[in-house]
Amino acid sequence: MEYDFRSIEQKWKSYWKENNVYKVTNDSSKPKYYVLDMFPYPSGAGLHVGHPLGYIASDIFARYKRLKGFNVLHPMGFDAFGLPAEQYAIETGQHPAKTTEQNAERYRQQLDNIGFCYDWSREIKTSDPHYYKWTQWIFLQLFHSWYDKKLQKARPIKELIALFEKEGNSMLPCAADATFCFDAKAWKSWTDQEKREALMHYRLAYLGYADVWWCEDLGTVLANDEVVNGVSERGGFPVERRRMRQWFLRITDYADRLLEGLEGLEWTEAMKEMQRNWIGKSAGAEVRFDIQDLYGKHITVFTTRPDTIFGVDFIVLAPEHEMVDLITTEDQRSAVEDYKKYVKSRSERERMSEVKQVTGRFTGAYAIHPIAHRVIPIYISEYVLVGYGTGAIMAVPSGDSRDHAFAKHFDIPITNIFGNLYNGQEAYTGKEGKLDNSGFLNGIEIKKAAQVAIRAIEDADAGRAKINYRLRDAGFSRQRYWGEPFPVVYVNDVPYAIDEQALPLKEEQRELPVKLPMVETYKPSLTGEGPLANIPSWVNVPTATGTGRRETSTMPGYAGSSWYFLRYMDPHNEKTFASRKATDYWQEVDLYIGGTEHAVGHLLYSRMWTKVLYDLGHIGFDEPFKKLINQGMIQGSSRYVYRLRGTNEYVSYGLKDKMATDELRVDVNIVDGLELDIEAFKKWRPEFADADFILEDGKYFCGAGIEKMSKSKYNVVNPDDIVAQYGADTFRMYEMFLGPIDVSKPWDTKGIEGVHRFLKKMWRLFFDEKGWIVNDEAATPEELRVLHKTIKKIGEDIE
RNA sequence: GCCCUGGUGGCGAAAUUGGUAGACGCGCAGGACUUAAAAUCCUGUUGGCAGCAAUGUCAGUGCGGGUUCAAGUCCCGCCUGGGGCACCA
Repeated sequence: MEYDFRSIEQKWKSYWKENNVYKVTNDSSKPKYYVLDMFPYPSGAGLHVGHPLGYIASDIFARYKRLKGFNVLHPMGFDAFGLPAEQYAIETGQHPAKTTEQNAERYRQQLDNIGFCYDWSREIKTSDPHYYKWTQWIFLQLFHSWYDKKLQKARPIKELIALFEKEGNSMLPCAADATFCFDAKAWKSWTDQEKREALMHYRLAYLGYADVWWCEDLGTVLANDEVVNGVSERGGFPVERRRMRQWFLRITDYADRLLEGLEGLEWTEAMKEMQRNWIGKSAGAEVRFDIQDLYGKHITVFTTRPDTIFGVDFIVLAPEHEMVDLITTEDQRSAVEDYKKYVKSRSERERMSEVKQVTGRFTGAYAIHPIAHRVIPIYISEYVLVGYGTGAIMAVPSGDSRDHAFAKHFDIPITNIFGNLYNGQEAYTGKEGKLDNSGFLNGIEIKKAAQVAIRAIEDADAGRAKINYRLRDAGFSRQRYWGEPFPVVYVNDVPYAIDEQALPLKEEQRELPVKLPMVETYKPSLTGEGPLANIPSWVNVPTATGTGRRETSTMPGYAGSSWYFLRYMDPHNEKTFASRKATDYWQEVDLYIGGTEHAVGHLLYSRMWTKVLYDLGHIGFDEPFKKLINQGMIQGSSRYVYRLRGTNEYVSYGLKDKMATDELRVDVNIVDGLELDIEAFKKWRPEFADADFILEDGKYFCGAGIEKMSKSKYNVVNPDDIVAQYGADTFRMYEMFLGPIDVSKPWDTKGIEGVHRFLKKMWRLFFDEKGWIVNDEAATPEELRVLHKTIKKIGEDIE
């Protein structure tokens, strides 16, 4: 009897389906285990052999845990909102909902074909109104919350209002603007609108302003990576920075907890490090420098090296810094204006590619050193960034290489505070040794001097210790169609959440979800708003006091994926995003498998949302993913043919170096190993139909190279083909066999034969030519010993 | 530049807390079965030296040192592949 994997696999797949074998209940006396894959974005191209790698690993683990007596939650769904579907819609006019549906269906078939044990009764799609209803609901929770820095947790905005009524914001300084202060009396005197504006500075989801790339010709807002060399990637039109009102999530408030939370997680060090870098915590000090001849005006800088305070020889501001216009002297004004224009004309890319070049201008103004009381010049330069720290630095040329280069370029005298350690040629950036020429810091170890310096700065009332983060608040608005609409209505330009009683709305209008309407065109509106702005009947909402206007942007791709792991726990609940009972039972994801590309996007936002929901008492855990494994990429192995230049004649790999040839990629599916199937090649594309060949030993050999698997490189291997030829078990086993789960490796169909043979041998243990050969004879002790050793080994390996 | 990772046969790779390096597979070589081929099965496969042979022996996990009875594994310094961040003050 042959190993007939087709009928075996077919039999069990049908059995699983008919009997709902993998349906999981939330009521079980067994211990729980939650194994999750990063859900895919269902693109039109379908799955290739690289996608299932992580799914196979998680599937094996889920099955293993189930056999070990755990109640295992192992669901799958689709991250269905997103730009590609919208772009496809613009090109073809097909509604994204329809193409997304079709693609998801195709994915589902391909996944089933590989024999995964997902509980499909829990399937979710982020574009489903039953799902995004709760994405919108979570947005409302964010909108109605603020972050209490003292308690280090999110609290309802009502409690903040109560505090404001009692004591103003004196104890709760505003994160965005420290000068924004008011007392209880002022608060009470304000109009509702003024109060709402003040609260906007505290909400976890808030409306702010951001510079975005605006392209007049395309009539749309572009993402950073859609702008190349100062023009739009598509069409090459000019772009400009435009200030737009956008929603943000106040993720910066969670910076410390996001950082500390990493400690307890079983993630790879690389992954944790990426998040740490992204959060970018650095400890140092803010120091105030008074400006000469401008009484009461000062510049605040941030430094991580307060110990080098005596080495400050000048101040540098970002060209966009708000003080620049004020302090620039008349004879420097035109030079400064020219420089600002020059900086504005340069794209991010240009700035990055010319890192070594020193540029800048003297403002003509001077600052007074708060400790040494020296007078030092103030410059502007693009190497200081507005977005980081205070947008101003104290330059210490003897201790910082960029400051050093700047000082040399502008002939600014350099104060040496490191004695022999500084050689006059290159800044001393080390931290070994003692300070010199530094007043009361003289002779103190560099490493210990920071504390002393900060105390002195505080005593002089010139600044304070300060922790700075690189992390920015997360932009949460997209001027697009295919995403979750915001549950927000503006009345006289004041934003209200639709569940607020202050918004005079009919009760039925308050209900979630705010459904995404059908549109005629997916193109953005002329004003730079999203396509939704083109639908007056949807945008305009009657209220008791006049006409309200809906928010016309939609939420970004990461909105739906920031909490989907919770919905799987209770996917059909219409009353809440997931019952407390369900989330208490399943808790956090025990094992999460997915690619590294989400290191700082999805994984950081999910962590924040989880913490917010935890703070507000909706769930009982504050980290979403306990253990994370990153599967590597399976690369494609491309095949090349070599065409004699200017002809339709193809020369085999071993002979190509003797002639002038052009390299062409050829579909890997018509190449066996390296040998080209010439007949299939001729049929592949019409232009090859009458191709001629120069052969080696009667065969045509292709060249090979490893690159990313992609349709355009003709190196895509479809799992369906492999399953059809060898069976799902062989395919699954081979993917696991290719190498360690977490590194990238090329797909090579050759080796699959070995795995297939192994399975055949395995089959032979139980069947011979006549059929089933297993009998009821008792096993010998020796046989039992081998069996149990094997079971033990398999268990340990899987863990 | 900074941070994180890895470097083991011809190839993909194993090797638990420091304890027989190279499991398993690919490829290759030889053999069995066959008129022949495919499929299947068996044997060999890190290198040097010795031996007709079974085998013995020395060397060997990127390079150079070190700790240890014992190092692929731990420590120090270099070389190098991959990934991430990057005028971040």
